[in-house]
Amino acid sequence: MSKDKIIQAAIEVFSENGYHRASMDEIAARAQVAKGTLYYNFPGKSQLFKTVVKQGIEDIMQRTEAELNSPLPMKEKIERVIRDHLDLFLESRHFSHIVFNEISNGIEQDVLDELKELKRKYLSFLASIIEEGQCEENLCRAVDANLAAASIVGTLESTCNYYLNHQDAYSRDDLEQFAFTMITQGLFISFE
Amino acid sequence: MSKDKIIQAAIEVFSENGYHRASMDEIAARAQVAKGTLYYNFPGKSQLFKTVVKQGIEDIMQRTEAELNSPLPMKEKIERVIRDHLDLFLESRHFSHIVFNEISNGIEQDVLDELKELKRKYLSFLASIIEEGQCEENLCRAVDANLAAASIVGTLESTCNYYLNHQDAYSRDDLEQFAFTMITQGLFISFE
Amino acid sequence: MSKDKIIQAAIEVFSENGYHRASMDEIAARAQVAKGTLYYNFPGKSQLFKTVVKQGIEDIMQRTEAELNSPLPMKEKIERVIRDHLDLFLESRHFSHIVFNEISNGIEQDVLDELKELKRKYLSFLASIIEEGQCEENLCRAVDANLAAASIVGTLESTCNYYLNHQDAYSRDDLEQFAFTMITQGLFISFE
Amino acid sequence: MSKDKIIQAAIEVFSENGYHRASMDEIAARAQVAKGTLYYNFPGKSQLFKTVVKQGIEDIMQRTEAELNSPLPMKEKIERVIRDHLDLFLESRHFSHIVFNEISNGIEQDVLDELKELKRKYLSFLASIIEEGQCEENLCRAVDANLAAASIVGTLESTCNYYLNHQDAYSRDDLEQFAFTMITQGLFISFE
DNA sequence: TATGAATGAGGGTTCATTCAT
DNA sequence: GATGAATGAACCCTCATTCAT
Repeated sequence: MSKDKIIQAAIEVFSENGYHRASMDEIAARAQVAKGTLYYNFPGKSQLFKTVVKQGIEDIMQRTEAELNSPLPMKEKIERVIRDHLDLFLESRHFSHIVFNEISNGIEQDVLDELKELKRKYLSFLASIIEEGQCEENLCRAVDANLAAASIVGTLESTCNYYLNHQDAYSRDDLEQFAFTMITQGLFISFE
Repeated sequence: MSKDKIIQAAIEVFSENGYHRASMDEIAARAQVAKGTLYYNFPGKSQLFKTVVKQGIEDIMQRTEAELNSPLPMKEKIERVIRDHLDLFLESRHFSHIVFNEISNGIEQDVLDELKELKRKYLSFLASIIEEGQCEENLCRAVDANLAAASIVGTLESTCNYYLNHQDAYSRDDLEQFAFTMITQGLFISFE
Repeated sequence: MSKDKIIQAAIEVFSENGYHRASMDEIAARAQVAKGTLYYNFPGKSQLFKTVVKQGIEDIMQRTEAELNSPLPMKEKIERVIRDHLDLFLESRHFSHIVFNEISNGIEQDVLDELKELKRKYLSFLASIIEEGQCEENLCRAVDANLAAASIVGTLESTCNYYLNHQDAYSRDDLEQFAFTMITQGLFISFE
Repeated sequence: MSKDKIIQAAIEVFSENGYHRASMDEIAARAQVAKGTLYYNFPGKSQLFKTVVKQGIEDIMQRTEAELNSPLPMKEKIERVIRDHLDLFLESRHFSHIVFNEISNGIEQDVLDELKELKRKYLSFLASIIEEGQCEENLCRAVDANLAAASIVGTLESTCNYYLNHQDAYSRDDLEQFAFTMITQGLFISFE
């Protein structure tokens, strides 16, 4: 079906180029459909973008949720969340970018609002995991869970980015261990 | 002088829109000069962008360096580095974004290389502070200092971003304390 | 169809203005299509130019070739070649100019190379007629046929040009006779 | 003096690029004067162009005239005229182009008229030499002398052009001999 | 359901020219 | 006499969108 081909192509093209630099022409070409077909299936570029982002966020949420339903100790759960995100970020270099950072000037306000809402929902989802760790097991520090979620995503994104530019210096495993340490224990050795 | 007006305008426009969405027309209008004046002073858009980024990075490096020359305990130094970065990031909403995350497709390769070099130099600068904390005072954990620098910047950027979208829920001071805690102690209460 | 309209308009505009002075805007206006349509049909200005030149050269080659297939004495054939070229040059004032003399600085090298190749092919075609006259009938002097071809084209072009600026002083027939005499017998009455 | 430096630079730049493609910036740079100085010395681009063309034409006329005052047989005089022109055309590749063929759309009408007048004067000068050969020595055929002049210039220009693109195949001497033969005797061996 | 030719607003860039110094 | 910063019109080109088929 055309719609699916288009979405797949759109994920690729948006991920590689970012919103503004991605062109409907290239999406159509990559999806092997005519340009008109894009507009037959989606009202416009920004709506297509929204669909892509939505799908991406739902994917990672589902992926992560599946892991969390298994009866694991909290510490391990968070390890997995980090691993899942590294997978996603490394796999589709710019996707996290788009989702979390795309400068949005030039997208219609209503689409923009929906995107913000999606992002909010996603951070809430992460925050709820953290809250679980705060309540249930007294594992996590009593910081604001939403800020913590944002901070984790930021850390993961920027370290992935650094890693991708210096793949000779680190292994994927180094990255994962570093991220886990940094996120859970912070920079300081002790702190009274 | 035109050149300064242009740089100021460029900082604004690039910060608000990102590279690709920023237009030379708007920069000229904001700087209250004719479009041709941009090209009299800079060879083109990408070079103007480079100048802006360079200046931004040099600014924050200088600002931070000044603080670090004072004889403060390491812990306080890092507190100040965080505060300086929050200042910068909050002040110019998307500047950090541009510097650290701008999707670069479509910028000439040579300019791109210079930008990467600038970024690398900046992260090295931050890393050197961390290394100092590792060696001199045995304060910092023995993680890779460059990755740690990247991770700090990522944390600050994404929490700032979150804060700017939820200013009703937090004070600037909340943000600062959160960032310091998260960066230095991490998410977990204890970890033996 | 748009493509044909564009080519016709391009012939006119390039002929009247030369490559650098011709503007895509004017071609679009003359073709009564939107500017974007030019770029839908051709990759850019230089490619459009190439198409125009190619078509022009192929036209004159075909036109001439048709004449030469008829079983005429060589002398008459050359008369016809001259007449055909005068037709072309007088009809589309600057076309020959463009083809044979366009200063090419600023056209992409690959297009330029194709144009040179076209020109070379055309001169070879003329040269082959001359060679026929040298061999078969011992009519033509044993000069280098390619130079001779170039020289004929130059003579025709510059006399046409002169004629067009002094139409009151000569008839088309005067021009034709003059060209034939000059090309075939030269300036001197006798030469021992 | 600035004026002279400018004219020399202008000759170079116009010769290399043609009128429309030549830029005042480059002329100024080549003359090592500021851009404003061009406008201090000349009213504008087209006037500067006119000056250059004028000087070029006067140069070649003087150069040729000097040769013709010596008491040579007519045949030799014409040989020299050809040689002088080849020198000029080969030396300054596009100068003849500019003078004899520059498509002039976009130059102010009054300058254009002056240029045409210059060209006319020059062709008359050549024509007068031919006329001398017709009358005095009964050497030249009784063709229209102005057309003959135009035709000679056209031949020389286009053969020079061909030669410059195929320098491996011919020597300068080949070119000179060819031009002399073609111009004076034409293509045909005999013609009764 | 799908197409692709056509559009036109807007983007980056060039350059002859002006003018205060 | 000479400068060079500043201008703005005009250039080539891109691309999201429309619409007849």
